[in-house]
Amino acid sequence: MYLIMGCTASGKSSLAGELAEHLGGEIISIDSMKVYRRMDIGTAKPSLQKRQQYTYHMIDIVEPWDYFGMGLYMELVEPLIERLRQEGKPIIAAGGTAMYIRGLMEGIFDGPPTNPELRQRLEEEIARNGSAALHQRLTEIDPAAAAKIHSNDKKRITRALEVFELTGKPISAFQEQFGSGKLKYPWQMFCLTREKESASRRINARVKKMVEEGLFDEVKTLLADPRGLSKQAAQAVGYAEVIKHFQGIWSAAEAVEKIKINTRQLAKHQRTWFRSFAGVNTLEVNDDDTAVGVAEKILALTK
RNA sequence: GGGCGGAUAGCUCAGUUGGUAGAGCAGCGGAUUGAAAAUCCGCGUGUCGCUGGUUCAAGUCCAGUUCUGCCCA
Repeated sequence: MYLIMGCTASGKSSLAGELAEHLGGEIISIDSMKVYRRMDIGTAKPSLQKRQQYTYHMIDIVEPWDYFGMGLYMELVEPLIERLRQEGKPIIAAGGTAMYIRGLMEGIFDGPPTNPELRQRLEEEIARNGSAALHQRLTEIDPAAAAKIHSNDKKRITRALEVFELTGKPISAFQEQFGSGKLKYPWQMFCLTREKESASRRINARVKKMVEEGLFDEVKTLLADPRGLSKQAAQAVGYAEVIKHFQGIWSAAEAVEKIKINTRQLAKHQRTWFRSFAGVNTLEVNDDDTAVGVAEKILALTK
């Protein structure tokens, strides 16, 4: 079982393909945006050719207007992993959504899923009274969680209160997985890293290529459906900016520039996540390295 | 050639009656348990175009100079 992580545009996908080739395994995508059907160019999904060549899981599983989140991901991926293990299939899990990676490493707590009505009520309360007021309430019911969550952090305050209202138990009583150091599966874990300049160059090149391949048209087509995009899908880098362009907020050039900036910021956040993971082998990759070469290195290391 | 304005952080710009400078964005670092490509926290990175002058003290006032924008020839 291989777990491959890396920043956006670091070369994970080609590497996953090579590993699948050598091992005769199947690929599990770890990506919160590749799950949406027809969001292909902007999420850098594997090409049609690659998808005929190898078996990919966790891609194209919901409609762009659907809700998707970590809970659903875990619900779907765990039985899948069990099945592949039983079949004796090598697994290559690869992607860049760090929280999902962490979920694959250590699991998530067995708690209540998102409750849209409750969440909306809490959001309205935050809009009315400010997040500090709800943070104060959290301090009363769950001081441990409140100490860890900043009083401006709306999303985490909302989730913590949501869990308490649905279960009567504080969220901090559930959260034991992250940082436990106990791996759910016997992963061989690798993180691809590149020099920052090289990484930025690759990001700029990728964004340019996405635009040339028709990112704007892809978004236009998605928006043409009255069901549109869900909140989560509409936040994807590359989509959010183009949507703003079509709303008349940014020129096309401005939108493209913002995509580059936001992609670099995404990569930065990913780096911060990956640095915090224990037990992951770092693989320095430079511009001359090929996917085949990196795959061979990994196979040699895990013989 | 003449007139007026501008020149301060990587970018766009503030800067009071003179007291060695600060916002936004970018950047850097961090947190992260069912929205996570989300959300949030921390950090100012400077030859104030250049040269002189006035002054205890100049980004600020004065002279010159360079570049730049607009207007008039």
